[in-house]
Amino acid sequence: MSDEHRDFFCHGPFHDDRYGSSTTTTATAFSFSINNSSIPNSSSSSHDLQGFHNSSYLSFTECLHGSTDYNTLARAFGLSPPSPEQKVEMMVDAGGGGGGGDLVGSGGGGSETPVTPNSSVSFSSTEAGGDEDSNKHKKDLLQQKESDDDGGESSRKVSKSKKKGEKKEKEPRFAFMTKSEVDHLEDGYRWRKYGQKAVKNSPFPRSYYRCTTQKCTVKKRVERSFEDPSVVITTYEGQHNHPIPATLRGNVGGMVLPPSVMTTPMAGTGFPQEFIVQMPSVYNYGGGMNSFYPQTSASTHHHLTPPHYHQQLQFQLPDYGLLQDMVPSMFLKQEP
DNA sequence: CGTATTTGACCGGCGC
DNA sequence: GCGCCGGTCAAATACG
Repeated sequence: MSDEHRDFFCHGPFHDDRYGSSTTTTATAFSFSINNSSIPNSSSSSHDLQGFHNSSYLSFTECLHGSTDYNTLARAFGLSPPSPEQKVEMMVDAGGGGGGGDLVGSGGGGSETPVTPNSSVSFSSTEAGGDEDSNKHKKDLLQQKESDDDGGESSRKVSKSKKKGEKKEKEPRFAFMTKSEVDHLEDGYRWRKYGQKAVKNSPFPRSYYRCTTQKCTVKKRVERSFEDPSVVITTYEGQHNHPIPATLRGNVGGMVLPPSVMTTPMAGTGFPQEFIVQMPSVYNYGGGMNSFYPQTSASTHHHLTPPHYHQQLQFQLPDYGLLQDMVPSMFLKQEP
């Protein structure tokens, strides 16, 4: 547990007209929890959040992109104060070893998505670190077709053996939840589906996509929350090392990308949508594999967090000291 | 015909 | 050691 397990989840307002009204996301909740401790929305000292007062804009793309920037993102949040009207739930997983690194909440048991009736988006990220994921990712890296151990049975065998000692660093992951009828949301990049698996405890399958751009190893998983079928959980893994496909530039699926997206130096997982981060409220992220949910019915019943509902961010940062340090201000844009 | 998706098999890690 | 599980591969198939 010493491991830092930080999942970054946040809900923000997104809107994707591409699908007509099928996909709309609105910011709803924001919670930040590290490790498994979180704090319910109590109303007391929000010392940590003191700085949060102004709403800030955050380009989704930028967020996503931030390769490892989810850290940054976090800081951004720490620095800027979301408004009580909306909540963003976020979890940052720095690759802490222990916990279930997967985003999980998704299907998990008590994952209740604090989404607004309209829609919401939340994201979380995982930093490469050595968490449980690392082993799996290792596989990725190592994945090569070696037919050495084929046994002659078939060349089709997937041999992923490579160097064992070598541990693959985990790719940063960034996940977010979107209320949408469409599973695979357009984000400006081209993806090729390479697999689909049934998700335990969930009637909905999880789809695996890979960026079609050569040399780009970014992958993403898309699954629907079984708790709330209207919510789609997308997890990006890795960072794009190329810009958004030209054909889509400036106009992804009929949507005009914000300048921030277009000019972002880092080509990240790029997501055209922009969302506004406002009031951060703390939700309880049970640390467990499937536990991250707003801990209050309030969130379920109210789309907006009441003002008095001021929350305090309370978390334990094993490694990273303050949340503020995690998100660079570059992610923030002051609202006009 | 080229490209994208589907889908069952396979691999490696992990827990028991 | 075995079985479960998440993730990936790749042949087959669908699609434009």
